Amino acid sequence: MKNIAIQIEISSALYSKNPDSSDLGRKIVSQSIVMIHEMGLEGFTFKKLGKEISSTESSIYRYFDSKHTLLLYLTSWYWTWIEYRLAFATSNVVSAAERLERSIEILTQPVTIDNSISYVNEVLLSEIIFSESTKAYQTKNVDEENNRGSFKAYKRVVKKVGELVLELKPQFAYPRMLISTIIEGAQHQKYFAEHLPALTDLDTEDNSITQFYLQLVKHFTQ
Amino acid sequence: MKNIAIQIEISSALYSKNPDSSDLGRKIVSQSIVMIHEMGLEGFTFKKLGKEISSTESSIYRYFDSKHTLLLYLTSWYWTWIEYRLAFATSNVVSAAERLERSIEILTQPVTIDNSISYVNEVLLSEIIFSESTKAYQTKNVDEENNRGSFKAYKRVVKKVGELVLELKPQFAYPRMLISTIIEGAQHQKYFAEHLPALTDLDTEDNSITQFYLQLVKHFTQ
DNA sequence: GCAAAAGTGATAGTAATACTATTATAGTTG
DNA sequence: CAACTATAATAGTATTACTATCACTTTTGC
Repeated sequence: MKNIAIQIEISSALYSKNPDSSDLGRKIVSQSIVMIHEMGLEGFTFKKLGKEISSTESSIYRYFDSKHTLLLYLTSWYWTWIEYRLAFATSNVVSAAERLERSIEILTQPVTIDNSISYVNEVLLSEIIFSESTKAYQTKNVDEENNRGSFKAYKRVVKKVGELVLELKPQFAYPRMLISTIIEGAQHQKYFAEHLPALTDLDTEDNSITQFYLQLVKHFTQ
Repeated sequence: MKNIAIQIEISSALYSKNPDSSDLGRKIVSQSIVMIHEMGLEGFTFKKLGKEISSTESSIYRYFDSKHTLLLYLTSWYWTWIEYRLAFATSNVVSAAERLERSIEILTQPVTIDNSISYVNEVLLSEIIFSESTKAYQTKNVDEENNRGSFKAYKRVVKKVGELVLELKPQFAYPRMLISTIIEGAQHQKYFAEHLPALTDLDTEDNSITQFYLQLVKHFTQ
């Protein structure tokens, strides 16, 4: 994907004041990614962030009314961006099987090169998503947040790739279950490979995860 | 599974004082399951638990040195218990394919009937595991806790069922990745069905999840 | 049968967190 | 230039996840 100026728009349900509309807002997003990546979501606080960007807790709260909302914003940003990458990677590809294959590759690999010209470091963001994103929806207020539309971007991605599966297997009963299993699975396997290798089958960081899920999807679509 | 007196033994790394050794200890375990199920791990505190069992925070801390250790204890209990169930469900079954099938069923379904004569309500515990267990290992101190042996029971389950896969497909490269994908996948899909149905393909609570993962495992072993 | 030890309860205290509230000030806009 | 907006500075609150101390009771070991 080249450096194309993409405008990622995030639903206003996910912020109090649009962080994309000011310098401080962009700094908050940008530096929070760096810090969450570094210290994990638990270790990260608005106080520490304020210090790092020479601002204050109270100023940050004007953009996001909680740490959790910020995480929802970041995940939403990620999935919206993935949507663009999927569209880009599959455009002009005639074979449905190949479009699906390319999509699975995108969904199962963390980003390694930051092509972005924006204030969002996509490499770090993708690593955050891989290791922290279940915390975005495994929470007391899922239902409320779901009603507010917080998970729309993720849902769109699952829906779209699920439709690709249906192109190949129109009668298949579980297209979205298949895709969300693959997405969540790839994220877990990567985490396991790093921390609990007995739960997976890789020592090193090769692309076995992607291979495995490509194989999986082929079993269901052939 | 009948009411067979099974003695579940948990590694002493997971408690300060063995909760199975006293009335208070058993009450802590028993009531914490009820309360975590009811209010979620976040809402649950030792203070509230103390009140409920007419004891105190400080007494509970003598058994578990943190809320997180208690969760590790409960997950370990669960997987040790699943180990017994797997052994029981597959004993005297000649066909490896059938043993695998029965194992997948056990791994993908929350328990619905509490046959236990002990102080652990297995229905509630299994629901806790399904909705909160990623929190047991997605934490800052995974590596440290892993070294202490906190995840051994889970690892044993993945290993054993992975070996069943290898019986059917000796050359298969990813047996443990397959099994942990199925376990984590089933837990997520159940959560999605309840809270984020757009990410899955079920409206009601049928056994589609198990069907899907049985199908998946067959694709890989046939 | 009694002293020592172990288990439990009661109470207090602490540092950190996730906020909320208030006010002052600087910069921008109509 | 007055009004408004954005930000910073500071203080304060309720809750959490513990730790520490001490008194009381029960168990046990001889």
